[in-house]
Amino acid sequence: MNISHAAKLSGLPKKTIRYYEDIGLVKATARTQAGYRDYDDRAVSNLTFVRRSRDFGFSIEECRELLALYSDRNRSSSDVKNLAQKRLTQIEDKQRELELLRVELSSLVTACNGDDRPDCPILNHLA
Amino acid sequence: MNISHAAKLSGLPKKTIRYYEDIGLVKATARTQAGYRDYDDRAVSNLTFVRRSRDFGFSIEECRELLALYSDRNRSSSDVKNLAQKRLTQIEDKQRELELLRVELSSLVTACNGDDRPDCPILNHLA
DNA sequence: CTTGACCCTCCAGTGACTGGAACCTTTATA
DNA sequence: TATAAAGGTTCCAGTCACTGGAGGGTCAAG
Repeated sequence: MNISHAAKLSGLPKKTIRYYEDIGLVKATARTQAGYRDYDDRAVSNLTFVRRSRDFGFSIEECRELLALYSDRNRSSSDVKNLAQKRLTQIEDKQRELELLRVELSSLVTACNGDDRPDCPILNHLA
Repeated sequence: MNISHAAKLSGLPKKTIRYYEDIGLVKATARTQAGYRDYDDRAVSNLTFVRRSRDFGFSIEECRELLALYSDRNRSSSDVKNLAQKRLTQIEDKQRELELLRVELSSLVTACNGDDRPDCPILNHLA
């Protein structure tokens, strides 16, 4: 299976797949005689795993750890749960931060007339 | 006023202030005989304005536009409002995205035993 | 046999800083 | 007055996670 096919199946851009190989996040595939990368189902499933993990917002380093756990038959689920819990806490922190921003910005937007005159509570607030 | 003082007053790191000058976001200050940057109140207030705008999540390019409007006596408040509304929409989009993620991840975290056995719904979901 | 669609590597750029080296100036102290 | 600490300067490199493009090789169809 060539890289385009693997890209389609995993949902990752070709460039990204090569990049992940470069940085050693996924291990290098076999090559055809012409030097083309050749993917099997296992490789594709690892790529898909990484894509999903990235979609959840795990960093590349965290994906590395998750992949290691994924392929470790003697893992403890607590290690996975810890990583996930850490990410969940990050998400919640970000949500709180965004909500504060949203409330403040939305009240400024509401207060601004948005006409052709220069008076502007938004600028006043930033100044 | 030297850069350390300006940094303290504006709430920006010194490095960042130099960087903003480098990219032309704020204009270069006067220099002392020794070549040290020399800030006045006006310069500090522009730096503070940029910091606040960045805190709201406006990009550097948006800060550039906001600064231009800030110092334009003939501005229309509608231009400012448009920028702020755009940013507000971004924030709301991000909030929705994070909420989807949170719900999914939190249900996975709850479902995972987090013990020393390998069974893990989180990994199953990523696979 | 040529065309177009693949594939490859390698280098550079993104955004918004941040760290560090190498060097100069000012200020406080012995 | 000598010196050391604490400031300032520039410039280059690194961060994160890709992404774009140049320049070149390979392969299947018409």
